[in-house]
Amino acid sequence: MTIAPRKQKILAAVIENYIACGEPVGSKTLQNSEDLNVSSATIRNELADLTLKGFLIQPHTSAGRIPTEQGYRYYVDNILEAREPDDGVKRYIENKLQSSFDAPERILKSAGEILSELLSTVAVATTPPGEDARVHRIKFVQTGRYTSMLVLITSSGMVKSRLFRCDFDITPEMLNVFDRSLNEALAGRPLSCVNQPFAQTFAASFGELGLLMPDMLTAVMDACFEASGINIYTSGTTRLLYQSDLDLVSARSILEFLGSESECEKTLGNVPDGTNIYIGRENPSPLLRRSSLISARYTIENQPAGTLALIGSMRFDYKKAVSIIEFTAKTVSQLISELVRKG
Amino acid sequence: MTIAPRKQKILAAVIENYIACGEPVGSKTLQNSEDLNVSSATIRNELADLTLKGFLIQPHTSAGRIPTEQGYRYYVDNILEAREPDDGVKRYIENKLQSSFDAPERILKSAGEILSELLSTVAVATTPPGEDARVHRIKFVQTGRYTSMLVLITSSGMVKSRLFRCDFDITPEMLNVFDRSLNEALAGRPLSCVNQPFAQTFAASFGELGLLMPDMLTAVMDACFEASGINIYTSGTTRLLYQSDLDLVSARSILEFLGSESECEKTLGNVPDGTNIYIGRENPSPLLRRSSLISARYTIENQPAGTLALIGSMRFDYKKAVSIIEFTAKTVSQLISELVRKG
DNA sequence: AATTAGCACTCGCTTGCTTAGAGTGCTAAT
DNA sequence: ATTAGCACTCTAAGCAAGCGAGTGCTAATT
Repeated sequence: MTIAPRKQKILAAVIENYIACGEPVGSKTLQNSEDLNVSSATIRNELADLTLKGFLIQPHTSAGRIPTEQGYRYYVDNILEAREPDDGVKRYIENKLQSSFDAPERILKSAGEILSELLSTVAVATTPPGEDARVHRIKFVQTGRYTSMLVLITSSGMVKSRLFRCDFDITPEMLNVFDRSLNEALAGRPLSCVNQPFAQTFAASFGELGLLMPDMLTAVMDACFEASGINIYTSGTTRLLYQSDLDLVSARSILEFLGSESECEKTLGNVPDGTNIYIGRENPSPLLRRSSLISARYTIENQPAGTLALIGSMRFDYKKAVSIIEFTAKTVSQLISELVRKG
Repeated sequence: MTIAPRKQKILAAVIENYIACGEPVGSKTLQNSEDLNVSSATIRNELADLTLKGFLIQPHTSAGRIPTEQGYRYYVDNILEAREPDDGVKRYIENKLQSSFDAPERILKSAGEILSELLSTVAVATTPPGEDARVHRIKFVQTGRYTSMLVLITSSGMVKSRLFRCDFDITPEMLNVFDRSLNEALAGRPLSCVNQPFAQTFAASFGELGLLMPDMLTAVMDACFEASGINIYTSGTTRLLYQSDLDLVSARSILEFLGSESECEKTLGNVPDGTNIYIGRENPSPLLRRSSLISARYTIENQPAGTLALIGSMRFDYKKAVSIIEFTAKTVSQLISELVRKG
């Protein structure tokens, strides 16, 4: 559906005003604040029409208009034009991100913090899913008489470590056996192969010696499982309680969403490439149906990787958010790609 | 200050009733619900006196009484008697904790979750401070062409790992040099020695070769710093928004407290041994001055170690909380001590 | 045909008032 | 020392009135 230019201008004005002030916008306010050279009566006619078409609603007869989800949607699709952030902001983002330029995880954590800070809202960053990664190498480091650390290096360059404890004295020879046999069996195999059946067959193939392995194998499975999932970094939870226009119910839902690893993973993992905005009921996750989710995928070597996201009420400063999240995602993509290229 | 037995009984009744219902308690309620064989007028006289003495207040003339901080304090000091939790609860706690019986960190994380779940409130668990720990051993694992992992093992048996990245190809020989020289210099030295000056002197003593070390040394410093601080595990943040009697301001403060590493560390690190209750303004941290903090230290080999804590409104079910947190702390102490003993 | 001035209308918010009810403190009797 | 009784205080809830913001409609104007 397209809308006549003036109507569109009025819709934009209502939405931007509402986003800025949080109060229903009336015809007089619009007449004063925008360069619409028409009378308030004309504006009222237009408003009535926009309301009829479902872009705006009136909380009650004697109130101004506020946007509906459909209104926001139109605004986001047809009116909002992406802009780059100010130079100062860009520099700020680049500097902050570069200062954690050693491991992808730290870059992502920083990215979340930056977004949360610049937009005063909750931000989430996920690591790339490692589902199709493979085992590159597994190493062991003895850390105590009964304990060792296992280091898993995946084909995508991720490193996970895990401690394990045995009932018996660990000897270097034993670790050597573990190391050699495990790498022989697993190098190049997908992480998802490293499961319970594998562990059993593997241990069984060693006969007596296999009885010493369960603790070690559990650690291997844990590490592979963790490496094949995604990590989720959340920032700015506190800000949730400072958002004036967020009712308790929405705030709780959002907190619940953030608290549920699986819900986050499902939602943020299935977001399409590029920047995306989900408004209210458009949200895939039921817990966010009263809020807005703005997501941006970052890429590694031009391949879609993980997700950055912002969560807040539907009354969101979409313009600012989109410009900042897009720029951040672009910068994250560059930095992580560079890291990966270097190996 | 001591209080006559009947008065004390009435005070206890008011507080327990208020904790249970969250509403001011009047003389008639008390007469009906407690086995006080006196008239409501008598109770009123007592209430008036308790109010005068500062243990109770009236929100307004025609309301019942609610406890003051002083009231809670008296209750907690003189009336509350510690009880063990029910057998079912005890078994639940023990089972849950034993299932994460491999690393102290996991036990503590579990402990926080258990507390938060059983008491429907926010729970925090801290690892023991490693401040007086020493470097036991440092090991290196190559993870990529330019990246390696450093594994720090402390005298207290803690293991920290850290990735680092160099600008040059890492060779096994180089790691060998790092390994030998670092361990020679640091084994047995306190973690706090591993600081900037040390790094500089150390690098300098290698001349040319020292120029290759900064990234590695930063990682070592980071790991030592992290190992010398405490880790903080928070559970049940979401529940904060479900506590009916917590106003927005307190909820925000608590979230802010939990969000501030330093504030948490300062507060929970300086808690005295055993179980402790801080009510409202008694709290060392200004952010908790409208809330209650219940802390319990756990011990390792009978030495005070880290802290378990509960945070909620002053209207807290202290009786249940104390019994559960004490039992949990005791169990945690046993399990971690056992781990440490085994090495 | 589009715009606009004007006006009656709606409805939420505030204020002021009243009432019911809970709980008190005090007094006089036990 | 306790208690019955009562007057008193104060909140919460309900209701009516007035205000004001903002509307939709109509008739006049461009």
